[in-house]
Amino acid sequence: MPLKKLPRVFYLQPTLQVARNLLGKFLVRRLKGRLLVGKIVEVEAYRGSIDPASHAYRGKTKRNEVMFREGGHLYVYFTYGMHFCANVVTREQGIGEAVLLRAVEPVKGIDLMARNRRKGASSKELTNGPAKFCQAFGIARKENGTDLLGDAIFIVERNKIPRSRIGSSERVGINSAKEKKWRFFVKGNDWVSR
DNA sequence: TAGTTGATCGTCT
DNA sequence: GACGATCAACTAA
Repeated sequence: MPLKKLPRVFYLQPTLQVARNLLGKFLVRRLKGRLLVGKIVEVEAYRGSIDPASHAYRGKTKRNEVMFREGGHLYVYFTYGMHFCANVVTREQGIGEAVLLRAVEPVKGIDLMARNRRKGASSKELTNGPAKFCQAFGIARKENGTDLLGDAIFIVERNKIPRSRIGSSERVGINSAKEKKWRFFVKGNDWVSR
């Protein structure tokens, strides 16, 4: 299996393109000397200044500072008092856009994911939601700001998912900007949420 | 199976 | 002081 890290320029593309192109890629997490690998099957795009639903809509704050970094960083935020969600920052420095990773299909290190989630290894509940997958991959506040070109967390090249197999819909849990169909997922994949 | 609710806290107003 | 880019457990039917 080739393990070619996505180059910086991948993340500098327009956000909607990065979102679609991330589908099918492998997310790799080095944890406790082990390797966790998941295939990205569901994402949502958040586009800073033109997107009322985005954390970055009202400009840069202490919380969303990472979203304004150069593409290829990881923005992890805490919500609802108990959950973490991970975003891939896109575009060049100074632009607050990102792609939320919503679901992955476990590929490697499934036993460790199951232990992190305290679920059976065959459970679909392992990684089929943004907070679930973060827990499975051991991603929390410490991982906020991680450079995806480093060794702790990165994404490797895979064949592109054909456009015909990509579905799109409204984003989940959003009230404003509902008309924007910026959620993308692999059609028919069991690990896609909802 | 659909609908409701509790947990729980950082961030912004 | 209010409110989430949520989830899971619970209820009713």
